[in-house]
Amino acid sequence: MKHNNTNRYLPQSSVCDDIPRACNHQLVLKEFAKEQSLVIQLRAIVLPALKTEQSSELVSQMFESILDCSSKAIAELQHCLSDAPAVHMLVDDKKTVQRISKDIIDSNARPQHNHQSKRSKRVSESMSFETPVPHYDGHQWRKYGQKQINGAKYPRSYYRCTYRKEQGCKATKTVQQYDPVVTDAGGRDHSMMYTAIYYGRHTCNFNGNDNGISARKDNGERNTHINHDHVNYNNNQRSIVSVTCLQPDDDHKKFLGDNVHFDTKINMDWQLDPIESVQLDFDNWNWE
DNA sequence: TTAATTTGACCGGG
DNA sequence: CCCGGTCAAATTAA
Repeated sequence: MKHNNTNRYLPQSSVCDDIPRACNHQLVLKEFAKEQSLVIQLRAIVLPALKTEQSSELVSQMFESILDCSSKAIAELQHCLSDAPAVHMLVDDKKTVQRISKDIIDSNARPQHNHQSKRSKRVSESMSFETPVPHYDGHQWRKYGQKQINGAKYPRSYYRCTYRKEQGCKATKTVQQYDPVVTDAGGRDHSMMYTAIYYGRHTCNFNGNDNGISARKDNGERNTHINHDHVNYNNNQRSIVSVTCLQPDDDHKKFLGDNVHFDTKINMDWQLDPIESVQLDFDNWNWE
């Protein structure tokens, strides 16, 4: 399976302690990038929680202005540094969860089966992601198996939708850890990466669930869930706040862009680097 | 007590 | 027969 290396975390700020040195422009760029990422995440938390149209409009504009300021500063810095390689800004949360493959096999090309085989996954209805947080994808899953796979270092886990029994939702997914290639210039180990493969579209209606992850509607208009949980990443226990917008209105779309779903995970300990993710865009996925 | 996970058995396709 | 997906009893967590 192909792994896309554009999947990056913000590098930790490693300050060089040698006393006399010139301004570390790369560090400045990195810190700006980190700031932008944090602002974007903060925006994703704050805007859906605002009550009125007017206040969200105002706050949205303020966020835009803040991001615009740092973008201009970054652009100016990069202009001054002709040899500075482009810094990948995390201006787009989508970059943190990479869709790495999409298997589409024309269903007309395959032989007809009147009874669908219980033991063969429908490759035609799958999508695959790389992510450090495979369990935070906006849906609830029930593990039903684990298997050591030939030649793989880590076992593969099998999940089905929690609401399969009650609602007949057929969605399943598999999660498998892999060792990512470490290409970070700082030699930092971005371990704990997973490949998550999703099979089948969710047909469940997952309002009102409350097991493990708390979900709520903040009001009638904004169908927004705020989830709190923890994740262990590189041996650091981190608090995760996950915001999921199910039916974004125009205001949401304004700051979400075309991706109508989002899921930004922020680290509540600001001394540590944030983890971001994105709500998988199940509804807009072309399953056929 | 209920719900979720673990784990070896089981199953069927290749 | 091997492989990987699923089942379900036992175990653990809530």
